[in-house]
This record gives sequence, structure tokens and C-alpha cells, in this order.
Amino acid sequence: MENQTQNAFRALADPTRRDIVQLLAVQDMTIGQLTDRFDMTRAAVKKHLTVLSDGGLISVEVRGRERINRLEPLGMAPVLDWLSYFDQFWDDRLNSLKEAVERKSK
Amino acid sequence: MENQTQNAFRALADPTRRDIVQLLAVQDMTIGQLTDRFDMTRAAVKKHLTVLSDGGLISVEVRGRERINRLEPLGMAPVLDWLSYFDQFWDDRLNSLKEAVERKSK
DNA sequence: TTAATATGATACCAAATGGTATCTCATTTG
DNA sequence: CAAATGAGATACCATTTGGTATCATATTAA
Repeated sequence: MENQTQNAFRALADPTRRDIVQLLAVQDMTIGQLTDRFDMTRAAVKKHLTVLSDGGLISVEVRGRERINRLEPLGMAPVLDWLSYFDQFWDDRLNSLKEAVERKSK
Repeated sequence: MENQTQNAFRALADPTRRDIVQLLAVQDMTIGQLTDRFDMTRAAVKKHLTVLSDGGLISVEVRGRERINRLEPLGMAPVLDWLSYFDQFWDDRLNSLKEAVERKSK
């Protein structure tokens, strides 16, 4: 799917997909198991898994007739990289905000 | 707009909006200035700014007939919070990956 | 005050998105 | 083998999204 930063951010933009990521952080799961946790069809969950896979956030291990979905830590890297670009900015602004609050409280 | 985590993630899901965030990290800009940087109409840029504003990522200061758009560091907090939930997970997985690679290279 | 500038608002459109229903295929299991 | 199970694929649908065109409004400048 080419642009990993875009695909990863896109994958995280949906609340159901973020929930899936959190569930898979606890343990690997099949589509069937995931579907049990949501109020939607297996086909819908499958679509979300495809988007997560395109984003590099999960991988699938075929095991007999089951597919084990597993979180891929490397997939989050582009997101963290992009965000880290602002580390200094956030720090500076948050610090000046904090200082402003402290000045006011005197 | 209520759900800040969702709105912030949604705001970051579009490449144009991420570019806007990066531009505003360098300096505050009006819509007109931002529009000069993109190959789209002012109306389109305005829509992106609205989404960024809903996500709490920018604020606007009215100044005469101009509107100064400025990055809001606090807006990124819900995103960083959500991601930080996985810090330990990423660390563990990346470490075991690293170890696996090292074992293989022996 | 009139014209230019900076922006907002709205109607409209094509494409993408999130979902269902349905059919097929592969692997277990009785 | 036959039936049940787990999953993929596709067609279809309503809504959202990203964009344009156009018109209206407020402020600044001539």
C-alpha cells in the first residue's frame, strides 16, 4: 500500500479500529473472536482488519482454517515519528502555558 | 464537538491537514497564506481548518479582517495519551524482535 | 465613500467509507 | 464422506469526505 504514514494514520482514525488495536494488544485474536466483541458483522470487522493491515499495524498468521491477527509494533513507527517532530514544539508551548498559569496564580 | 480523541485522530488522518499542522508549527498563518501553499481553493483549506479546530489542534485569533491560525499544543494530548497506552507493548515487542535478529545473526 | 481585500457560508458533486447480505471456499469433525 | 465451522469476496447501500463554484460580509485603503 505504499505510503505507510498515511495508511497508519488513516487506520487509527476510526474508533472501531482503535478498539481492535487495544484488544489485540492484550492478546492475538481471530476475526471470529473480534466479531464477538463488536456489534457488527464479520464482513465489517474484516474490512477494518484490512485497513489495519494496510497500515502495517497488524499481521495475520494462517493456522488451519483460522487466521490469527496480531499487532505489529513496527507499524506504529511512522505515526510516532511524525508526532515526534513536534516534541520540542509541544514542550515549549506547554511550558509557556504552564508558566503563564503559574504567573496568574500569584 | 465532544469526543476529543476521535476528533483529534480524525483531524490527523488527512495528509493536507498534517501538512497544515507542520506549516503552523513553523509560524502562525492566515487562511490566505495557507492557501498559497496548497493546490486547492480557500474553501477547501477552510474546511480542513474547521476539522483541525474541531480536533482542538488549532485556534483562531481574529485580527481586523484577518484570522490568525495557530497550533494548539494541548490538542495533541488525547492522541499522545492514547498512543502512550502502548508504550510498554511496543518496547517489549521491539526488544524481542531485536533479540531475535541478534540470535539469527550469530 | 468606493474599491479592494480577507474571510465566511452554502449548495453541489464525485469518490471514499463503513456497513450489510449473500455466496463461495477451505478445513475440521462426526 | 457429509456436515459444521471459520473465513474470504463481492455486490450493494447510505453517509461522510474532500473538493469546487458562487455569493455574502466585514475591514482596510485609495
